[in-house]
Amino acid sequence: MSESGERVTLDEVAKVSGVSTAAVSRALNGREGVSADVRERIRAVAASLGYRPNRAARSLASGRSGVLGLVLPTGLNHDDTYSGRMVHAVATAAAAHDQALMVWAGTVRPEGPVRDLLSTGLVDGIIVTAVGFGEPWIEELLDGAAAVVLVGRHPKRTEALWVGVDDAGGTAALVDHLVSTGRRRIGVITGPLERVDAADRYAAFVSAVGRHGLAFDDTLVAHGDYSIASGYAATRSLLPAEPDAIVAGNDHMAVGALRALREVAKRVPEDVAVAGFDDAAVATEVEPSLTTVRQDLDAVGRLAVEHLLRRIDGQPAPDRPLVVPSPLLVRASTGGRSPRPS
Amino acid sequence: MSESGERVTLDEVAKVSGVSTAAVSRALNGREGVSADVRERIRAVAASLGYRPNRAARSLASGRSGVLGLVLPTGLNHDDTYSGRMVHAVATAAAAHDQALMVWAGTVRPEGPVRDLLSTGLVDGIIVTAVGFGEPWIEELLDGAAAVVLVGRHPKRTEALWVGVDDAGGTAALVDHLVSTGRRRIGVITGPLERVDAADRYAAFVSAVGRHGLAFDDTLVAHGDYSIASGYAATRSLLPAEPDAIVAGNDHMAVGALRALREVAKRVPEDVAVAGFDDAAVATEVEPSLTTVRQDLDAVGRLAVEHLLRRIDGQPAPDRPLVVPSPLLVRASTGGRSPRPS
DNA sequence: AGCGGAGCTGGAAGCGCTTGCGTATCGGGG
DNA sequence: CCCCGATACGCAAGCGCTTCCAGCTCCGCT
Repeated sequence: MSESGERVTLDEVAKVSGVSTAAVSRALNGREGVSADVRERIRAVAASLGYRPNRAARSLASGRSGVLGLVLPTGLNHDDTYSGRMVHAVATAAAAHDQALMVWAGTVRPEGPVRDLLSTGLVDGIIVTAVGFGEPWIEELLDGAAAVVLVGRHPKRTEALWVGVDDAGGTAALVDHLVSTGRRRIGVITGPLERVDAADRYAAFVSAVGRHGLAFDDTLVAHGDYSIASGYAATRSLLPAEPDAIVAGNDHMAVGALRALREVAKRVPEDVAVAGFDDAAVATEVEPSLTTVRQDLDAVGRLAVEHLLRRIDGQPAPDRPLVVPSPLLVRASTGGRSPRPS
Repeated sequence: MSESGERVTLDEVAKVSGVSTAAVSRALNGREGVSADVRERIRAVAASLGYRPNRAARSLASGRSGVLGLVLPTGLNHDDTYSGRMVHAVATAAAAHDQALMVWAGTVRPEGPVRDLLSTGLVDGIIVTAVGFGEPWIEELLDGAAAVVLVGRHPKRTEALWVGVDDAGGTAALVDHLVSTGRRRIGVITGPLERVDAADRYAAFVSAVGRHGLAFDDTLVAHGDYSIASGYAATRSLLPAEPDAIVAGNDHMAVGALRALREVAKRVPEDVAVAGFDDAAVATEVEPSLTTVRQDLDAVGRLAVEHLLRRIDGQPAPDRPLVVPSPLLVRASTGGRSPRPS
């Protein structure tokens, strides 16, 4: 098979096969203009020589690098699994399309790499996870000719293509479920509202509560930052309002809520129902298990990659965002049984 | 400043500056052979034109891509923050050295990308997180001329350069602490022993317990898989042996242990001390807060990048692994006070 | 038998950058 | 004043691949 050290070039394959480099290139890339038998011969030779195309050269010549970029949120909560799950999802999807994945994380200097991302030909297109939106370079990117797909809605640039989970639909389903199981005083713990997903979930909550004509005032609203500790603190501040249910912006905060409720000897779900959002691993590991909304990041990653590739190929963007369904998962923390589907 | 659309090439910068492309290249890359004033003029022109070098071309010409590769473990536990933290750490470290980061995660087909990783010039070197060791292609990689740095000890290839946390030292310090606070029947919950870190921690535990001449037998050993649920189950199986302390292979399992102990009304730390490993975010969010060993992944990432770059530059590998210190953090779950430093 | 066209194939021109080598320029010592 | 070494800079040859274009072969048609 392949010699481990030396690199085999196109020329060598051509020489051994007795054809031109042009033919080899066409054959190996599946382009037409090569007869079937020659193509096979070339492929056999390439395989036996262990030929691997040099990406840099290919990229230079073709203008395409076969690499996708992924920009991760900046100030990430360290116990958040979002980052890791997203990398996995996108990396897997990219690999399925034979693309490599380049990742930027941590501090992204505006003057630095970002501007270069596409202009240097390092990547063909780029996926920006929206969690840390608001940074000006994102809009700059959007304004360029670059192929960009956002994960999550951008607060201002509504025309930009994005894919994401159904924050609104999931939250609405959650509230419907609570109401249908008899809850009337539903408290809410929001995530950090400068984040679009947190704001969207909160807005959907408010609208759902209004739709049901429920009691709702400031004393039933508390703010957190997606951490367990903030969920705990928020819940304590909610207790005077005597909620019979608490909807947390994510599962971590719901875990904090459970802890706070246990401390004051409130039973879950008998006295207070608790629900989260994400379907993080912890949701099934706490007692009682958490009712939550599944956030299917694998699907998000897959969609993002597919549409990015489509953009790169010059196809028009779809005219509306790509929202993956976010099903409600009813577990013990809200009573365990879903309402009859009547 | 820069025109957003069109790409500026070296030639244009040269033309505008009135010098040759060679001079521009040297000036911009800080190589000698250009006088100071010319260098400044060129830099000014490049800046005003918004010139960005084309990485593919540079890579082709120089044989260096300025990109580092990172291979993440395959079958990752989804609630594990390891992956995300590692990506962050390495990406940040790489950016500090002006290197881009390419990531492979999920299923790595042996036939596929891995073989190509270096032979195609896509990356200059590669960091393999060892967690999923045992796969044959890693050894294949090690056998090649490639620049590779392992994160974590490789079970077989002891000669391979690796960086990692101090599993042994941290565990030893933990056991010493427990013994010095009066614990005598110390139970252990191991991680998945096919993973080197889990095995190393277990071995260190056994040796430390032996060093102190403590009671130790099979009934004080239980096995888990790093998940909360497995820590819970393992703890239940440990209870008949009446341990006065439990050392879990990571913080998640320790959390499971806390839950199990609470169920049987054992007080922590009065009846049983509990300790973890990692200093995950959850360690300070549970009640009581967890004594644990900090795993400084940022330091690991930084070291890995630095040494990889050194390898790429052809410098010899250090003759021993690069282990970052893993300090013991004493918290409430083992009694809250560390032993006197007497 | 002659001719047009379709399908293959090779030659060669780059893609944008780095770098070895040669030339020009300058300064200082003999 | 000349010679030599050091320094600054330009020329041009690639790096390995893709792709345009032209030439060729071979077939089917009239």
